[in-house]
Amino acid sequence: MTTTPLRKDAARNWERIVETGRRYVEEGRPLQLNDVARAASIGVATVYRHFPTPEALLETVAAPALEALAEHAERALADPDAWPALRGFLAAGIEAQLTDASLPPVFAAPADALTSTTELKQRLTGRFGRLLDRAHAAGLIDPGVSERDLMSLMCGLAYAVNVQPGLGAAERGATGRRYLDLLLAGLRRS
Amino acid sequence: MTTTPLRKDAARNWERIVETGRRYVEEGRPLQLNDVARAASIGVATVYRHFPTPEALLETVAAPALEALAEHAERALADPDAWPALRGFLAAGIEAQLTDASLPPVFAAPADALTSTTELKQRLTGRFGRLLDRAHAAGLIDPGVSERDLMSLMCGLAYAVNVQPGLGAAERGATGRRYLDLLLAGLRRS
DNA sequence: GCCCGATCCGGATGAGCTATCCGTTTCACC
DNA sequence: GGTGAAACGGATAGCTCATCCGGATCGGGC
Repeated sequence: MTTTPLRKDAARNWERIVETGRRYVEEGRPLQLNDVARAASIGVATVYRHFPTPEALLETVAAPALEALAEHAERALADPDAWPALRGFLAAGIEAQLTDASLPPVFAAPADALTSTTELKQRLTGRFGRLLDRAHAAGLIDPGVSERDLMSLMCGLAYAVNVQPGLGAAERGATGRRYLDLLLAGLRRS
Repeated sequence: MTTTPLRKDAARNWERIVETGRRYVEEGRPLQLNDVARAASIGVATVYRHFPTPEALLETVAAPALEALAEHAERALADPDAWPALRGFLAAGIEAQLTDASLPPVFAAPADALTSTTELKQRLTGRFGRLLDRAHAAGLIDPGVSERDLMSLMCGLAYAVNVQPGLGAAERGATGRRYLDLLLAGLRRS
């Protein structure tokens, strides 16, 4: 199961497709593969070969942001102070969802299109779990709140911001942080 | 602008379409009008005549639940105790969203397909606003939290529950109430 | 530098879905 | 029971999705 490296032209096309896909996501356009193919001046079949479904392309677009979040979690684990570490990570999680429109659907999807996405998610949730465990161990947080709860709630808070139309980027960020603080005030112990 | 009462056959078909639409929503099937028409044994054109878009049908399906919520808000306003009244209404709002799958998309939609939906929503938010004002006036709640915030957060909490796959109806309800209590703990003052 | 097999490309195309048009039927009123 | 208005519904045109296969491109071997 060793993946053969892509041929040069294939790699170039792959890049262009992902780039175009990212632009589509940023502009809020639906990721229709035929459409993306035309915009990227690439044959439809080539797009479908690289990305069998829109979800596959979406997850590829989302991957860097997921990776960044996982690295943020890694850094947070190095912070000896459990509470700011957890809070900072959660804030980054919301911020990322508000900045990168590819993230919310990837988090919400019941199944992943790419195994690499599943692995990334597992890495992320694993680190997040340890981050939360530290807070639990220090008695900083409601013991009834699980990793799954917080993960879902983060998606929910981002959704609550996204539901509101006509908010500028700055307002969105501020609102997201505010909602997080409200929730954390309810979760915090001691 | 007085609406002529529907002819008998038209009323019967309208009913059957809405009924079928409700079944579709309950079963989680996408509201495709052609599909609904076939399932209801009614001509496609008839369905499109009554409901120009899937959103129109969806809002019609959601209307009773919206109405029920608005009435709940009315009753809550009669309760002299501001905090339980507000909390009870919010709990009902989440419960309703978890029970009736037509509600979340209707709440999230940036624009309504039916003017009746807009009116219903206004009635609902008006009453909710008064409910919240009472809590503010009594100093029971974070003064920085607006009606819009709470409304969005309710959608967000319901979303957080819906994101989790494989939860039974009872667990869904319990989780929703738990999330609401967590948030309210962060919002409450005094 | 050239050749050859493997890999990849991409347009044409059929299958499926959406929404409208218009000839036919049903209804309500007289 | 007759008549005009209102409603019905199937056929169909326009559009999107995803695949197939003939042709082009790449890269290692000579």
